[in-house]
Amino acid sequence: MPRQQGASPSSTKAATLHDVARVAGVSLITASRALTKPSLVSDTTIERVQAAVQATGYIPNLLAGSLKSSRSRLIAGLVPALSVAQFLPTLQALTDVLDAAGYQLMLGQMRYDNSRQDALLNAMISRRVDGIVVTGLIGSEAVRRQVGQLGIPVVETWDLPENPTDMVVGFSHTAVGRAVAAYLVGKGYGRIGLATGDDHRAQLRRQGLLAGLGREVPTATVPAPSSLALGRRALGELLQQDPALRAVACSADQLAQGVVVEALARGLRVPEDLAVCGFGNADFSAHTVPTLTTVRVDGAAIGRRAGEMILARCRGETVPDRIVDVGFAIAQRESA
Amino acid sequence: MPRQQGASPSSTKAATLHDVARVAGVSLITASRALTKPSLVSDTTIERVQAAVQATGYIPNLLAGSLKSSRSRLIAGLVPALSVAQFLPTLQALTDVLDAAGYQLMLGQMRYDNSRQDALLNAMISRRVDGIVVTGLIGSEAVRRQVGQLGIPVVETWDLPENPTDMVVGFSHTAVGRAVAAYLVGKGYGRIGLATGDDHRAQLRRQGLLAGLGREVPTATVPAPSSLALGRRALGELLQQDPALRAVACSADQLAQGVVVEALARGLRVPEDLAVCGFGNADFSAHTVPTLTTVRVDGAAIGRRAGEMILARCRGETVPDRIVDVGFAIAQRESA
DNA sequence: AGCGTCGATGTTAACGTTGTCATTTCAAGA
DNA sequence: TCTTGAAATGACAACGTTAACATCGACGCT
Repeated sequence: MPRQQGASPSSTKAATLHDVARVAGVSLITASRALTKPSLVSDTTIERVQAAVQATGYIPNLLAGSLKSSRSRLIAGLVPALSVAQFLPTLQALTDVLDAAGYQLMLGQMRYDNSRQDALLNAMISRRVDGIVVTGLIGSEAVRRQVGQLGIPVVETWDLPENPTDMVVGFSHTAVGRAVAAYLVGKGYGRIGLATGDDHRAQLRRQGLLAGLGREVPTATVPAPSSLALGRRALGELLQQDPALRAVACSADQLAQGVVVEALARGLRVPEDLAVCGFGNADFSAHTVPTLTTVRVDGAAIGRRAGEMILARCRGETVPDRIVDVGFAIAQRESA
Repeated sequence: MPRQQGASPSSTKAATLHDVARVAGVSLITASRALTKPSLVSDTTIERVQAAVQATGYIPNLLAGSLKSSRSRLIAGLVPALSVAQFLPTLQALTDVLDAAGYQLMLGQMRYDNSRQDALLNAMISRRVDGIVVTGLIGSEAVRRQVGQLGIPVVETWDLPENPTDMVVGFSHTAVGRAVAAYLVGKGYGRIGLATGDDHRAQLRRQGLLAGLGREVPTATVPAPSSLALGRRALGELLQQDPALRAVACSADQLAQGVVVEALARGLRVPEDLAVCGFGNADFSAHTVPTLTTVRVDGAAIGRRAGEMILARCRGETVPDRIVDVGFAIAQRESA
């Protein structure tokens, strides 16, 4: 099939709604309504228009429609990186909710970089997204003002700030840190270490952990994204700081898995010699040997709620609960 | 900050290029050019326009621009699911290449479902994407015709069909299967089993493996997406089929990791009692105990090449090599 | 001096759709 | 019969931008 390359889009121009209307023998606007607001048009006309669509091979131009109606049916979704498995259930649920309402998610990567976040948000706003869902918070005050002026609904997620830009669905990371501290102390582990990522939310959990313990702890900080390899390295660093370490709290299950692997490789038993607690309840965490004790967060619920809130605002409704706390729970398994 | 909810987009309407031009004291088109084609405008005018942009808080409307210029600077990227780690390096590289050229990637999930793929492609085409990159192949003949008629460049990836829709960057999955067969046979493993996903490309690798071995093998087929848990289950099934199994080929490193975990849990040594070979060279594969022998594919190269080819065609150039084979290599480690 | 050329700017007309208001038709109620 | 209203359709004008062509000096060249 020697397909034509380059600019020339083949002989005839693409069909527009004009062509459909002409073929169907109705006016332009009636053709438009038959396709987008069928309740306003008689059944026979709808059939004629749909036949004309088939005949002409018409593909609607959403650029034109969005421009005129100033509704793009496009929602911006911003994540630090696609490779952060943490946020996948959220994205999945968000996509599902939006999809069911005929909206499309436009994904962007911020790369833990505030200037990137700004540029990305500007690009999204330039495309006139109807709403924005961002994991974490919007850093730039300028962007906050912009979305406020343009009336674009925003949901910040996976955090629980006191002053959200607009709406927020998440949970308290410092509370997670305190809960992990309480759990490990309750289990009787005295010497606790921390293997943590360097992102903002992981640091909040760290603060919570320290507050809960009431003291500093040996800490290995690794760059994003968390991985098994970084977990192994982190345990090495921690054992150098305190060879008698009895437990390690981790900012991600990937790190926890690495810590376990490294511990076993060094001949330490888990949890008898070293207890390990993760965060996020990754898909593998219940199936490793030993299974991983971790913090369970309902990422899908975050995505679902965020999508519903955005959609409600797109319909012009007022959202009563603009701050939603989905909470968390410690999933007790074998490793701690 | 009691932010205004609902429809009302605050008092004044958003600034348009008209406003910018008026404030800058130039004509509309000069303002447009100052922002998009600075080489055509004098430096002093550019400064005046940029000052006016600041003063008015202007945010360009890409819907309008794209409509008129019929170039959206939007590329569709279709993956089976976001959760398939396999394709992340490809997406990452693709995003980077497009980003550098001022293009944006619009991601869509097909969910291993051909009707979904159709609907998604139609939605993308309706938004007038300038190009399409899809992992796997375009199934629908109707969509193939559409993109052909509209002159939208398409790159199919991660496969190497004889008749691509337009362009293709990938490798031969049957060749992978044969290579794995040769490798395992060369190592002297007699009784070989297969733990595989049910997607099309995994089945191609299966065929290659069988062709290479010249016989059927015990097979455990698991549903997508592959995971550690499914790998554990698969090994259980395989050992039921052949308790004396000596090696397992897997269609993903996640499965291989699960097979290893299950084997160790059953007291089998890897690779002495059971050899395991994965596919994809995931980030963790070089760091597990034992390290995973797997098939390395340069996913980033696929994304890079795909992006470059799309961009070239967007610039109106003709791409000489429309079929690119990036090949693969077996990464020999401890598990096989 | 006259010519073409180039750089800088402007005028006009779209791109393809939908919001708004107007018109027609027909059935039901007074 | 006339009014009223709803259902169905249409005419027109946008939405905000850029392509295409036009204009107008200034400059260098023959």
